[in-house]
Amino acid sequence: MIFDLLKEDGQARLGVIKTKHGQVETPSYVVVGTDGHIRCLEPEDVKPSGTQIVISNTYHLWRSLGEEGLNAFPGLHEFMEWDGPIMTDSGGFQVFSMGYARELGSGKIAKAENAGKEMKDKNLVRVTDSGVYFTAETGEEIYLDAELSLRIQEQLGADIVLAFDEPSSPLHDYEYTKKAMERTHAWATRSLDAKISKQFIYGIVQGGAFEDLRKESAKVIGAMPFDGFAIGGAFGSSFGSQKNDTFVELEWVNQFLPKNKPRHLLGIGRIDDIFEAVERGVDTMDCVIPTREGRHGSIWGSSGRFDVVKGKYMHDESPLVIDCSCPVCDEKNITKKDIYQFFKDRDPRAPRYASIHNIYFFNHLMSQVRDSIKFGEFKNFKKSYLTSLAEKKNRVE
RNA sequence: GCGCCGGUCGGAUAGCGGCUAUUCCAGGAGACUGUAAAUCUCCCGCCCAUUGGGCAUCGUUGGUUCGAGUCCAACCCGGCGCA
Repeated sequence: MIFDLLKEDGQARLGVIKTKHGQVETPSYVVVGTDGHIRCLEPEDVKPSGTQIVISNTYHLWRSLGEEGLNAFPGLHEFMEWDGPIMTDSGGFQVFSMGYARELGSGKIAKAENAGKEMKDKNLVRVTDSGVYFTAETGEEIYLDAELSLRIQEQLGADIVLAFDEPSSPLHDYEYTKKAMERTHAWATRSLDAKISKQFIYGIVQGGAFEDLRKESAKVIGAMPFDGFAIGGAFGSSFGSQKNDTFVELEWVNQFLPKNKPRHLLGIGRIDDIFEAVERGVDTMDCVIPTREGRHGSIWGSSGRFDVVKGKYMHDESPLVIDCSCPVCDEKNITKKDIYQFFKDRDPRAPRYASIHNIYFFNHLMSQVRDSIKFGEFKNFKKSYLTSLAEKKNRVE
């Protein structure tokens, strides 16, 4: 079995995912390394950042390596110089991010201001029942489907692979969301049939913000012989529902997923999200927030985030976050002033250090979450952490 | 003293007769959730305002012109050269 469930605290779960490349203590944050590396980090930065597991992307590696590159590919572990657990996304998210997300200018989490928004950019994706046509940078149309995604993922050699899926947008109506879900279900079966490796494979639950669809999807996917399950967006809908509904959706879904298998929440991961997801039985979650926002100059801490590139930090000689034990704050003694200057100088240490700090922060938060579950204190820990977060925020403003 | 350059929003720049004075940096406010993002959006002379409007402004003062940052003159600064 891939998963040991060690303890439950309410719905929150403490566990271990066991792979050929080591164990992942859960709940855990999965760090995103799309192109086979975590952006702006050196291989030696990964372990000190507290990372247990990384997720890379089939679509991006497929495009950058090409057929020949894939045939000669040494495997992600060697490629990344990372011998810990790795998972690969199937390319399903690009069906959304290069498709309706671009066209509608909307993320996967519904926001009121996006309701009724006009077309913003070109949709580069054409979805059919059999698979998906992407318009690549070169202008050529390229085809990806469940079987090819799986074959590529086998060549990439991650420990955990994902079935190819079609995430729908919060702006989609019931009919389209149902259609996308049904395709996802069909592609899940095809993915299982196509797999010949011994990699673990997760099926993906869709269904948007619609309760019956989410439940149906969880039942259908949950009954398939996957090693674990992932929950994909859209979260919320354009019809007045908001981010909080993300978590209702998790409740609808998780009750139908097998208890003895891991559950991954795809692409969600701010502080409050972590608590809400873990509370509802999520074991792992990945998110670009620590790396992307780090690169963009935002630093995360237990009082939320701040933009270290603002002029007020120009002469600030305090650490990024007080009492932080990350390699940047604690070992290198990097101050706000230093990072500010690195960003202004376009010194590569700026995004690198900011990313390391942020990754460490989220990984460390997860370890605190695990400790709280271990002692049956999850709810108290959640409450005190979020209360203190809100207070610190207010004090700053 | 003579000659030659040059003075444009915090800094650097573009503009060389035509109406909204450009761009970059710095500064300010936001955004970012399975990465087509080390990116993107807005503001950055002053005053009101809800869209929008009013008033300034290219060293100074005059002049030429329907119209001047742009042309002319004088002056003031700065640099270089010659005395």
